[in-house]
Amino acid sequence: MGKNTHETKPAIALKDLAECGQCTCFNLRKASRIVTQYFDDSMRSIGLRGTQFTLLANAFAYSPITVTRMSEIMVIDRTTLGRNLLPMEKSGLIKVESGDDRRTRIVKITDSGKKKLAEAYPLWKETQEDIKQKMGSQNWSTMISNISNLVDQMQES
Amino acid sequence: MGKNTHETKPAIALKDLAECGQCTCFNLRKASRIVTQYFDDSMRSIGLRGTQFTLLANAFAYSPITVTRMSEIMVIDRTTLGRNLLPMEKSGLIKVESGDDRRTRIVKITDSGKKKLAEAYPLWKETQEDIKQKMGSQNWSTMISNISNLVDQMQES
DNA sequence: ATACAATAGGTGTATATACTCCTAACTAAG
DNA sequence: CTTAGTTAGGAGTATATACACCTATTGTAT
Repeated sequence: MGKNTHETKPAIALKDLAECGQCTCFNLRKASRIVTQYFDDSMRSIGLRGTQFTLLANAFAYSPITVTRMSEIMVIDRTTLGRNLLPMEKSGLIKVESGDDRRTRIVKITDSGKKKLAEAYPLWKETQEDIKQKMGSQNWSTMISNISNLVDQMQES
Repeated sequence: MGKNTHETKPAIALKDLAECGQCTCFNLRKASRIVTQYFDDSMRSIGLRGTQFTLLANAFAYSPITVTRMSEIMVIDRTTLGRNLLPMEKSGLIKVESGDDRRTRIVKITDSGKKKLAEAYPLWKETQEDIKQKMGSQNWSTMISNISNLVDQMQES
């Protein structure tokens, strides 16, 4: 004790730091970064990003659909989705028009978008299989189901 | 065959679409979004984001360190890290100064940054445990190790 | 019919991400 | 010592993300 009684403690102990390396947020984001780059690379030749491939596939699957409904399905913020659709609308892959309920905006995939999706699919497939192979099919399946489970759990609360 | 010989095939078959819902990129990004929001919420009261907590923890762990070295450790693009450090430098949590090698920029955590980290740690810990509990400890451990494994595999190539 | 609540979406702002291209500074070959 | 190559980092640009706040429209209770 004595003189040092009022000294501030270290902000965080060394053992805590090691723990922070296991942060769920950090690890998921890190994996997202590297995997996103991998998919981006695989589709760069046709001018599509990994995120845009997903957008296009969902637009195809649910077209026509409102922005808000699509954002709920994809578990993404409504305003984020709205902004992500802009470059794809500019490049003619989708179109967005007013619905009967004039508050809504309806997303539809275009013929050009369908063509691009058909081009992109084999590239996506190859990359997806590549990652599965790298991880081992069993590990990959376990990871995907754990991740899905996590998302489901978080959405409940 | 006959008349329909030259009709274009559908862009993508229905069975392929279900497959796209398993996209590694999409699923990782979806989980990242929801988990990032969860950590962001938990630290909003002290003006820190989940990503910034990680940055601060790494700055503390490795301070002093160059931007490029830190980007390698965190598996993040050098220019991204440089930009992510700016708001934290503005708010005084870290400082960035020239090194002896005058090309380099040295990142150091400040006393204010250490204090903020100490404030943030219990909030981070609570959120981290909350997620573990939601997933089940065993599932969480498996997921983290699968994700780490994925990152390692991807970095090799 | 009107007033109020609920819903769909856009805008402003800020951060997160990475690629391309650029400059400054260090290093090594001659 | 000079020149060529390498390395560290910044700037420009574009997309991804989400929160707070706003408007327009629709639905509902009286």
